[in-house]
Amino acid sequence: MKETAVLERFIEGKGLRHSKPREQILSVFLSIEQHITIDELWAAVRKKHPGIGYATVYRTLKLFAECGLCSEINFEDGTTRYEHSYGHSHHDHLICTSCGKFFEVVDSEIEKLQERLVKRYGFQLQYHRMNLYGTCRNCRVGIDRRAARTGVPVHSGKGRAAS
Amino acid sequence: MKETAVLERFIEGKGLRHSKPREQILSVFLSIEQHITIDELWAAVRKKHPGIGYATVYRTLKLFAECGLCSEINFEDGTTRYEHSYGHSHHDHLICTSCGKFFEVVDSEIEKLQERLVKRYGFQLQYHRMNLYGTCRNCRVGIDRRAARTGVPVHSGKGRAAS
DNA sequence: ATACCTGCAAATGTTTTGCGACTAA
DNA sequence: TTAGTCGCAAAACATTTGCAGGTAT
Repeated sequence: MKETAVLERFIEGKGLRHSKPREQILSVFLSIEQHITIDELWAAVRKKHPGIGYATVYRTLKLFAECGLCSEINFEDGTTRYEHSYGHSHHDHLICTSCGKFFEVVDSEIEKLQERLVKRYGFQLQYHRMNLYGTCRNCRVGIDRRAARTGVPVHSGKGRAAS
Repeated sequence: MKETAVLERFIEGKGLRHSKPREQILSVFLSIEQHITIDELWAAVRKKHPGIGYATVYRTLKLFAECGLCSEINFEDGTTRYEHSYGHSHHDHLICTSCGKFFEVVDSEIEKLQERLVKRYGFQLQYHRMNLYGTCRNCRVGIDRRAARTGVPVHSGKGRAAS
């Protein structure tokens, strides 16, 4: 099913109403394959549809989340971001701390071990979030070049451990 | 080294000053072995030392973070919490979505697989956060009892996957 | 016509900062 | 005496809500 159909279905099922702002916001949201903040989405929406207010984007994202089109994630820098979730199965995140690039990753072995870990504590797993922070290859090349020029090594061999 | 010594050293090294509020806040913070919000810590501090202001607790926690005594974590519910980090090695979190209890866990195999996963993308890992959400045994017993009484099953067999 | 939806502005909640008084050194 | 620190209040941000007018059904 297409995302627009998912939204329509949800709206009809709940006795809500179709509206242009909702279609427009969905269309812009889908066109941006990134994890964005409400502000960023609002800015993007306004470029095409200047009349739309912040509150509408806010409420519409909540609506999308309800019908499974997007989901909210809190990152370590405190920002709340929204990502596409319809047709996207579970994944974790690889985030470059230098350029900010995101990768969506999955490792089925890790997933299995998480289940095992949790069982040892008598838990029943509902969901999890795993964010891995590091430097991507491109950024390291840049860093190494800079280091070569200045003679100052910029990255340690180990990196720091999360507490 | 004791935590108080870590703080003293840091303060001296930076040319800052010793103060009663800092000692008092540290002492209360250390006495609470939980992941707490600024508000919660402030409330706890005020019970013993009524004069201390919110801003002081706020600034002091940032100071503690700087000298490695605590670290900030953002959870999925949007709250920012502080945990002891001095003398605590890296760990992940197991969180009961029903009673809110926290467990600190580590699985060395998962840690290894994270390294492997990241390398496949050309990344160099710096740190990570992994939070596992589920229901603890105690809560499930409660839930099952309630279900037996009402005849309505409360938890599904699988739970939901994070997006 | 009804009830939902929208944009605006204001309320709420949280994190940060400016400032005069205070205090360690 | 000097400069960092404190508590208060206000500023800065981000998130959420009330409301009057607009719109889909």
